[in-house]
Amino acid sequence: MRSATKQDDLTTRARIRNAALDLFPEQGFNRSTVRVIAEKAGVSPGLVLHHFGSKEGLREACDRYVVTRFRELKDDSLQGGMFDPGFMSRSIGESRVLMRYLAWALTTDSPEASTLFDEMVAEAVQVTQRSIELGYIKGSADLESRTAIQLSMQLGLAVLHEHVQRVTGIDLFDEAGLRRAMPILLEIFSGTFEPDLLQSLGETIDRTA
Amino acid sequence: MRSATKQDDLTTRARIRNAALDLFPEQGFNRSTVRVIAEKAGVSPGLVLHHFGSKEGLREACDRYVVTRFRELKDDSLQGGMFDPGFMSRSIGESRVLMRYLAWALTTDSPEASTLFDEMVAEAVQVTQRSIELGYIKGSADLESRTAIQLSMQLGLAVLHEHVQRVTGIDLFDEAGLRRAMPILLEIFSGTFEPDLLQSLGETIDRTA
DNA sequence: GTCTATATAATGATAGAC
DNA sequence: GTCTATCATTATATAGAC
Repeated sequence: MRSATKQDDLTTRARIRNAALDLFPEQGFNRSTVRVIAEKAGVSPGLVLHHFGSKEGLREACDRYVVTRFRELKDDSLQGGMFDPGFMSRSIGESRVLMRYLAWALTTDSPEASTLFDEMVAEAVQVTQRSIELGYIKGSADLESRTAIQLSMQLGLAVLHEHVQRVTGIDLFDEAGLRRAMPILLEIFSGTFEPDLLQSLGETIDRTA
Repeated sequence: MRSATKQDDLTTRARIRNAALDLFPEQGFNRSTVRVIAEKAGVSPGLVLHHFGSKEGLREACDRYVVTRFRELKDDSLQGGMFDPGFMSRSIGESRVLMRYLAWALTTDSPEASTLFDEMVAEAVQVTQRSIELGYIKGSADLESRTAIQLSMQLGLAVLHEHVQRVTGIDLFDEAGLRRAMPILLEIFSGTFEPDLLQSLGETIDRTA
């Protein structure tokens, strides 16, 4: 488990990347100008381009870094990988920056982020399959889609975390916030519909179909 | 029910706004230059600024329009408003543009969109409260948060709709796609956890807390 | 209301010294 | 590796004619 590294110990290249990792999700790509990134990293604008070739190159480096780091975290995981309950809190343990960046990258055209998304879905399907066999999770007529949608919902929650925090006070990228959210998520995925509603909704869908 | 209006019947101002409504979510704010918007609307760049003062003014006009339109759709609704099952399909009936724009706006700093989000949560809480009394929905220790999170998950799904479509083939902003998604969402919100897992997860949370 | 032409500002990127 | 100075491009916004 790598602990929070001091900025002073990092190479200049890493400091620049970390500055971008912070700024892109916070300000968006265009408002995070090379000058602003350079200032945050404590270097000159020219050096940013020197290290990454172009601003787009910097962005790709950030994408690759975050995606790679997520894969490493998955491999470190003793349990089921990205889908096991402790994964999110561990990645938050390293840094909320990682999760926030991924959430942001998923809302932009990022091939790296999209590939990671696909991997997460594929892995989640496997884990779910196994869990079904073990009698932990209910089966489905369309397990692939259900899993993909369920995972998208969780990641979507991360994408909208600012709104969630504003309304509920829960900071999903924070360990304390995640602890508050856990039982609520558990409640939701345990089912919030009573049998009566299920029947009438099922009929509505049949009528509409 | 207002049906799809022909572009030719609209005022120039409305045509410009519609062009932006399309472009902002598709290309992002910065790549949607005034020139591109003007071209799509079939007018000169100067006229865009003449009508909306600035590009930022155009963006605010779009936000206001979408948010207002959503409120109108809610008022038209005979049932529980934005949270009733038919609402989404009806708003898609008018135009997928509306939903796509809202999803995008929620990922940018939009006061209008944030306010709408808050309203949707407040309304959902009310509807859920009523549904609990009617025995349709299960109660909660923290109903506000649970409802906010559940709504965020649904909206988050809209935000990540491109990924959902890539992986499952389901286009959530399309009537046919929504019909495919409905039973899956029903399945999810009915609960996908078996009692065995619930117990062990509950213990895990207790241990972590 | 609508267009064309232009001013102005900011940004990504380059060149060259150290 | 790092900085300063500068270029070239592009975008928003304005001015004024029609």
